[in-house]
Amino acid sequence: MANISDIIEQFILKSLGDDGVVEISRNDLASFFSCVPSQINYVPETRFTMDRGFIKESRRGGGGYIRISKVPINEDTYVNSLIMESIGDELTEKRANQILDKLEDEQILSKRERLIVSAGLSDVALQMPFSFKDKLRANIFKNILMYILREKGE
Amino acid sequence: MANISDIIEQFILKSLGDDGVVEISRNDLASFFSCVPSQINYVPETRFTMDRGFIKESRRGGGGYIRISKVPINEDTYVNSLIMESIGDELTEKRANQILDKLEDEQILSKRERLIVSAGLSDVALQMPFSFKDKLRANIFKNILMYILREKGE
DNA sequence: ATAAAGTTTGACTTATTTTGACCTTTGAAG
DNA sequence: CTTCAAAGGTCAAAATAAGTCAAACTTTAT
Repeated sequence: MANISDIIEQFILKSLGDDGVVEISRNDLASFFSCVPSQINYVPETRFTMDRGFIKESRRGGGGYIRISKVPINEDTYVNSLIMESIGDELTEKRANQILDKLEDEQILSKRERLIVSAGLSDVALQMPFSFKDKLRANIFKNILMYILREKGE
Repeated sequence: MANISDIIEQFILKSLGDDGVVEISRNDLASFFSCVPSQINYVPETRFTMDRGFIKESRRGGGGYIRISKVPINEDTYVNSLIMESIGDELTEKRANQILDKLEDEQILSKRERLIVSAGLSDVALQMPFSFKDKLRANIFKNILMYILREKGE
């Protein structure tokens, strides 16, 4: 413990606002902690991951930033367990649709929202080398669920 | 939001009249925001694009102006043209979001639906070899739009 | 003791905005 | 007509800011 990465992690955690969002400047943080800028990337990469309930967004150029948001993981245990465990690294189209059934059932997604997600995750949409499909589908699905979770918190 | 361009963008958006048209003077705006005149060109160029449903007209010389108007659209025709022409075979994340801006603005997608699509099309979701990303994104997006069109017809 | 895992560093890349020098169009005055 | 000032347009360089990736280093487990 007590390596720079952990310290930066703590710093970012403390900087999260009430809404669970923080915007940092890579260069500023780097000079504040006297480290190279790419160290700042390393921290979100390893600690503020999707599996831990974080969303990362960023922008380059003038006025650039790195934004990290924590999705409220306590609230919705079903969606949460989907992201954290059930979906895992791979997901077939069939299983995706089973999960979507349940999400619609539980009124977490409207009929139309479910249709949209289903269209986006379908084999037809994911035209690409076969073995990647299920991995990709899992990743896309989890990302969508993360954003839905974040939305709920607002 | 710490760059001038975003601020100018907001300013122009607020200046749009009920008819969706605004006429600005490049030099006046530039001096108002204490920036060089060509900065004023940059904003419409990058933000009031056709993908977001704006058209630009201008006139030089005495009494010159830059006019920005929001184009009224027909929903089905617009979505159709997205699928058939505008999106094409490749789509960057940035352009996808511009199109989504428009779809939300026109209430073709709700805020939440837009969020879902955006999450599904993001670079983060589409974790894969770089050159495929834009192709895949175009494909997924078009597939989603087709389902939306079809659902409307029912 | 050593292999694996995690961290630090820096060279190089890409994206976006800002600035300025130079160009073109337009309308009004002579 | 010709001229000229008032607008706006263009384009590329500079500035700003983040991303990538692999090599070097450190820590942790076996």
